Amino acid sequence: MPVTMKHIAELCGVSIATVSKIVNGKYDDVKEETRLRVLKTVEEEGYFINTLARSMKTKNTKTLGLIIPDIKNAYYTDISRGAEDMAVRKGYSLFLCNTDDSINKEIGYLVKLMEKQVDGIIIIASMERNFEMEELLKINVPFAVLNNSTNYKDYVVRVEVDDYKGMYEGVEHLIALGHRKIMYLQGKNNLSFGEERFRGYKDALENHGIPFNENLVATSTFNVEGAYEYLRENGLVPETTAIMCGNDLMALGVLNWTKEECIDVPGDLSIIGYDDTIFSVISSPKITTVNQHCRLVGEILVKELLEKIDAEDFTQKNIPVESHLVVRESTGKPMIH
Amino acid sequence: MPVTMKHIAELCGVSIATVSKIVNGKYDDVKEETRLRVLKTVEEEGYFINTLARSMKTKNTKTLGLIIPDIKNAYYTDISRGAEDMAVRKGYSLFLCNTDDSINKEIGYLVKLMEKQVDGIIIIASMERNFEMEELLKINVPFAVLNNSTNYKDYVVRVEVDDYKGMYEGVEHLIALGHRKIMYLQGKNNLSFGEERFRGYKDALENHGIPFNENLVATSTFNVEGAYEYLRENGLVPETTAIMCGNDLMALGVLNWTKEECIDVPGDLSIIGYDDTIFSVISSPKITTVNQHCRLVGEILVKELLEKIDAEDFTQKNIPVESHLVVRESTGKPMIH
DNA sequence: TTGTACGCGTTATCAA
DNA sequence: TTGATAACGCGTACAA
Repeated sequence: MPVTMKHIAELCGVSIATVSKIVNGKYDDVKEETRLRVLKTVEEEGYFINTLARSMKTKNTKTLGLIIPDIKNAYYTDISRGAEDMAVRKGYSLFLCNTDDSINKEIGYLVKLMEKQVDGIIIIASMERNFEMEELLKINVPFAVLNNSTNYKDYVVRVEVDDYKGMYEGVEHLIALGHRKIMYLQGKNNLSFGEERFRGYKDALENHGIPFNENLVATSTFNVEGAYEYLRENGLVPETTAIMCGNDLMALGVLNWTKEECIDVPGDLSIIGYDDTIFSVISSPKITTVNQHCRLVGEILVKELLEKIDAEDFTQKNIPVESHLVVRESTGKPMIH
Repeated sequence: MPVTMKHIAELCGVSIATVSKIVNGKYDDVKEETRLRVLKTVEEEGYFINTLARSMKTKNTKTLGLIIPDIKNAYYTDISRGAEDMAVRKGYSLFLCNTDDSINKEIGYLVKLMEKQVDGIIIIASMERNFEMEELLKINVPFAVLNNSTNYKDYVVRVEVDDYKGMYEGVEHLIALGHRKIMYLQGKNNLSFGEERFRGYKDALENHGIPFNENLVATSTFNVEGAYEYLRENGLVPETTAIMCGNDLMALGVLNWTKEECIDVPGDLSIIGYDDTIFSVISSPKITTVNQHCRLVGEILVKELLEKIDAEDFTQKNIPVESHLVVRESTGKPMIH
């Protein structure tokens, strides 16, 4: 026989209602003696409340879903950690969902989470999109999103990492050091932050009187090999003295390439990464990078989502989060040979 | 009004029972026409099954809990990814729980998971232990553990990463290259794998006629700074030509120190890491390391746990997983100056 | 101060 | 081929 409230009630010779009150801390009208007796049996029998049954009544599950492309990606690892932290702190549990940037998996998870009656969802949309499928699916719980404004328009919370500013500051830093030919090696991506960064790059240049040169913009995948292979195959545009990368891994790829080519960093080439992950600090030289406060972003996503849920306020809220440049060793004045 | 089976049933003019059969694919005895009609309204109304209610009846939730120290640690990131992958593949969802190696948090999660009626739990025990508390808590669902045999004796599945062999192979590799004075810089740890690795280190030496020297064993924390600081403060025992590290981050810390000290790797010093994380391959030189197949471990933990659950077979099963050495650039023959 | 009784949404059994 | 109904374990008015 399972250990239920009924079971406890029978053992103690009280009613289920009394047990319920006690285990839920609503014992203002329960005699101290019976309370202790019940608590003792609860302990002895190893009773755990059944939140499924509770949720049937209360209509909430104290559970959230977190949908990300891949926990292995350091950027999402950070967000997840922040999200999970905030969730427990607020008494919630978190379902982990890795989409691998597949829209099918994403939708599969969405359905599953709704079937599980989660109280809310945090979605970092996958890169692959399919508007028809999105149209079809109606998410019936509040959800929070990150940046990618084009998808999931019915969010209640959107955290906007300032990609424009992050990029702008990085390029400005390089210009201040004296760089003029600054390459932008971006990651392959069809989400809105790509455009924002591109704008930041362009504006920073133009606001400092440097004409934009499209030959200096290149694209590879968001990893070490991608950046490395790109440079191996294409090299640098002559006289380039600095590179802004799409993330820290790409910066590492560039760094590996410079080592093979005996290019001094930052003497011959300055490199800036993006994300301020552990990679930027364990490399040699340490990489100047843009910190996006991922962990904080995860915390904010959950915190704000829960506030919306609690308040039953489903109007939309946009929350900006500043990025900032962390200057380390991979950037310096260009040395003209 | 919520979209429930009852709601659908009323719209279609059929009974709840019929709807239930249809949405659960048990329509062998349902007329095709009514089936299509019901399915259509399900679609139109955006009905999702309520798994809470279902679980009340079926006594399972198709949900697992994953308890790890910290998802930020690359080792656990890998395990988590593998675990989540296998979980979805088998139709299960996963709760993510970070303990930060705190026994209190661990127990808090355990309670929460049981309250959520998970079908099983995967526990990577935190380093901090408290046997009294463990005694008190009776986990009422099957669970799987990793190595640390001293805790949670009632597991149904235990995956045993072969720490002994991993270490043994690493040291043997160094000996084969000609090293005699091999330092072991271990990570601070009170779990059993520490002992196993230590045994592997010792045995490898002694089986090759090299006497064990306790001065060559040191301890720091499991990160870059720990290893770096240790060497900065204590330096190497004279004539040491190789170091086995507790993990890749520590190996990186050693590498950083050698750069400052102008010690050539692997010419003056060979370094071996542990875990075969991305760090070992992005450094320069790339680090020889022991691969523990973490992702696979995560998959196995879930797969085997689910098999036990399905079979309602709660006898214990121990599953060995081999480690193997990955030779890269940080190890070579010692050069005697 | 304690207990009764209903409902939450589903599954499963058995009858119609 | 379909439907009525009793669980599942809990929360909450309301009654005692």
